Amino acid sequence: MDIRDVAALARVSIATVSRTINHVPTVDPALAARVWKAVNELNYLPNTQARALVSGHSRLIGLIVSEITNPFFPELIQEFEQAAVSRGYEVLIGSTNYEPKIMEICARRMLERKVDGVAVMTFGVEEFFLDRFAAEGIPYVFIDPAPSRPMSSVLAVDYLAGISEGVQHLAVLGHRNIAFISGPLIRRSSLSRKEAFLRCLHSIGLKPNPDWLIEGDHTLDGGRDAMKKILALPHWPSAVMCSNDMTAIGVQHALFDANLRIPDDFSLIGYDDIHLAEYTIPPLTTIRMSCRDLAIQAMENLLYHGHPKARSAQTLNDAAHSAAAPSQPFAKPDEPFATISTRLIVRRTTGLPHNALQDLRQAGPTKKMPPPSRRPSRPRGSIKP
Amino acid sequence: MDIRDVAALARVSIATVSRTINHVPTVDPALAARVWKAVNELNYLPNTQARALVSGHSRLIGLIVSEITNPFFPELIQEFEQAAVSRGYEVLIGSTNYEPKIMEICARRMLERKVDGVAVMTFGVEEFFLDRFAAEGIPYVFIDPAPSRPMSSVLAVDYLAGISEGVQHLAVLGHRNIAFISGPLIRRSSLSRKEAFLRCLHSIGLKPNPDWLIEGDHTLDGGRDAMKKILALPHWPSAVMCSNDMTAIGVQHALFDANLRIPDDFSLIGYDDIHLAEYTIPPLTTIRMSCRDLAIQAMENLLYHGHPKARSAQTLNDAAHSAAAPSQPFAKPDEPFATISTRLIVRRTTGLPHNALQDLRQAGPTKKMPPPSRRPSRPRGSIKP
DNA sequence: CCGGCCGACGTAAACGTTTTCTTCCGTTCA
DNA sequence: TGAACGGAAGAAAACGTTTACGTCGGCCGG
Repeated sequence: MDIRDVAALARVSIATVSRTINHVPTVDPALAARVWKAVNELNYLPNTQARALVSGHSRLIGLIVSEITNPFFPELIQEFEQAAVSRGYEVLIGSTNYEPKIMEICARRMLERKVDGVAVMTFGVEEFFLDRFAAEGIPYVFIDPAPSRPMSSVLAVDYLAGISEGVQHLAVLGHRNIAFISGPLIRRSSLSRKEAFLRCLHSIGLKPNPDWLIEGDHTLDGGRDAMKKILALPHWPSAVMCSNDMTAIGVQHALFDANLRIPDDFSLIGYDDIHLAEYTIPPLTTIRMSCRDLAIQAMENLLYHGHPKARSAQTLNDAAHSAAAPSQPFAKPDEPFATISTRLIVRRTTGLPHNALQDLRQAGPTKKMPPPSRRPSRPRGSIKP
Repeated sequence: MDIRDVAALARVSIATVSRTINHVPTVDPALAARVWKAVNELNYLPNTQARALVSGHSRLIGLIVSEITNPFFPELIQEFEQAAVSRGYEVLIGSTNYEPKIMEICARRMLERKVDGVAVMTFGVEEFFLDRFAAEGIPYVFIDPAPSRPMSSVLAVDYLAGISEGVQHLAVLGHRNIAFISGPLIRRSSLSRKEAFLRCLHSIGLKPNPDWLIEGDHTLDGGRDAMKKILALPHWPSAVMCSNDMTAIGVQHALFDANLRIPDDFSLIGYDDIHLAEYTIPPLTTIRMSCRDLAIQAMENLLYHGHPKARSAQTLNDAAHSAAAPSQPFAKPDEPFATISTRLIVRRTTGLPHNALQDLRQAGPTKKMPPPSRRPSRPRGSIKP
């Protein structure tokens, strides 16, 4: 069943059918009605391959992530899928698992399928595989601030805002000794987060202790190892900020293993606000980067870059069945590249610093607490200030 | 740059180029060499849309999952992606979020893109949207044992094996009172797991206590609520099996909230062995269903169903660059639909039952323990049998 | 009242492949 | 030696659209 059947049933030419389903405004309403009737009667769906072949646009968007099993990415993928589908696009997902060879295969897959754009959310460095996209005139966006290249653009994440909120939150609670576990510093986004942290520290008059600036690798194990390093130091910070949530969860494990409590012994802040952060024990205070903003910005960026007038294109679905109406506001054409906002989500891993708690305990009316020890036992049941 | 450029450079017809890159064996080796040389020189990639249009095969496989942010699915997606790419296919992912309306949109997307097959991994009931696939002659597979339909097949998961291992593991430890938190019983896979549990119980001479058979919903919150119900009962089981890992993690939270220890107070077994199970506190004993088996079986099933001879098709990539060679063994054509195996992964959430521990404590040489209470305090630091 | 113009619809070409059919050449057998 | 056959390469049709172009009709202005 193809466009010819529809044309025959509606007693028009195939050109008119094509124009109708593409919402060309010059079609006579009476004819259009006949066409739509035929379309619905036959349950006609246009052949996307043929469309793509002749129009030159596949309406396919590539999304390359570094590790789909890292909980941050599924949430991004979900938003991305919605952003794409609501605009009549389909998403091709590639997961590189940090391996350059797989990255190359991903790039090849995207090229073969003639994607209309690629979003590279890989926090990675293997960017040279992407030169081919520029050569083919395929736009692509980075989240990592990479050197500018033809056809590419970079999503502006406002790392500072959220981290600043976090540092100030800790400062208000009384923390002066704050550690930071970064991601791999070879990645620019990791570096950006670390620099934002240092700048915040400076801006409130605190000096960073180099011992408390650990380089992690954005994995749970990396976070655990980093925290173990900190615990091996003679002097401890009272709070730890992490470059992502998986690192923070690793820190939670390290503290659990060391029989230390959160937030009584250490305050902890993550980054990303992955779904899971809400469900750790205790729930993780963290900085949220809006996946939705990120996905929408990436999509708009790609579409705008490629075809300035193609935005808000309607699909057959939208018109015929009024399904999947874009629920998110579109960025204005004139200023399409807003920054992606971040903000602090306060949960249960931040509290008063240890020494403040000591004071409270000693001042407490009911009972005298044991002297603070490096390895306090776990008398659960609330010392609430 | 298209096939004509290659043909011109290699001084052959486009038909010969086509035959060469498709590995038609009748091509003269000398000509083939010229063609491959031209292909590499020009960095030629065939246009997938054109290929699909004329051949009728999009080399696109749909994968519909219920919730991409549920950690089980990214792991499945990863395996699926690999299984597909290594066979020269691309994956189109749709996440329904349990909403029938989105399921319908997913189905429509897949139909529009003319997928060669659909894997429905949604554990869901909205199957009637899929009739259209049968009507279009598109094969699809279920993981949920659904009533057989034309063009559809069902993946045979050996639920019994893993659950049996789990129950026996508990029995050997001395557990006689085992609860089971199921998934929504409207889903057949949930029902299968529950029935497998009951059968195992019966086979080792244990009787199920109806109070300890709770229906959950496969979410963390559902697991927490279910465990709270159990804790509200006058008599407690000594071990809990869960229908999936998220439920088990919810149970961990409930027990943490109730100040109870795992595995000292309760043993716990999950199901799925999601990535995260390894990193919960303590690491979760669980039953692994091989995502890889599942993905490979689904792919083979779809390809076999559609085109018995199409299996192990070679792609341009494979031949020209010898990339992405399938590392997994292919199922034999004669018996393509093996069952998907499950097995127990023992970690740290299973141990001797409470009363056995009591005995051990009382018999212990060093010190006398306080009498067992319903809400033991948390003296961390090792009562090791 | 007639000519030109504009707008709507249909015809046909184009998109880049695969695949069928045809052609041509070489080989083999009568 | 010639005819039939087989195999390999080229010519051309086909896939289902979009879109440039042509055509026809109607309307408006001269």
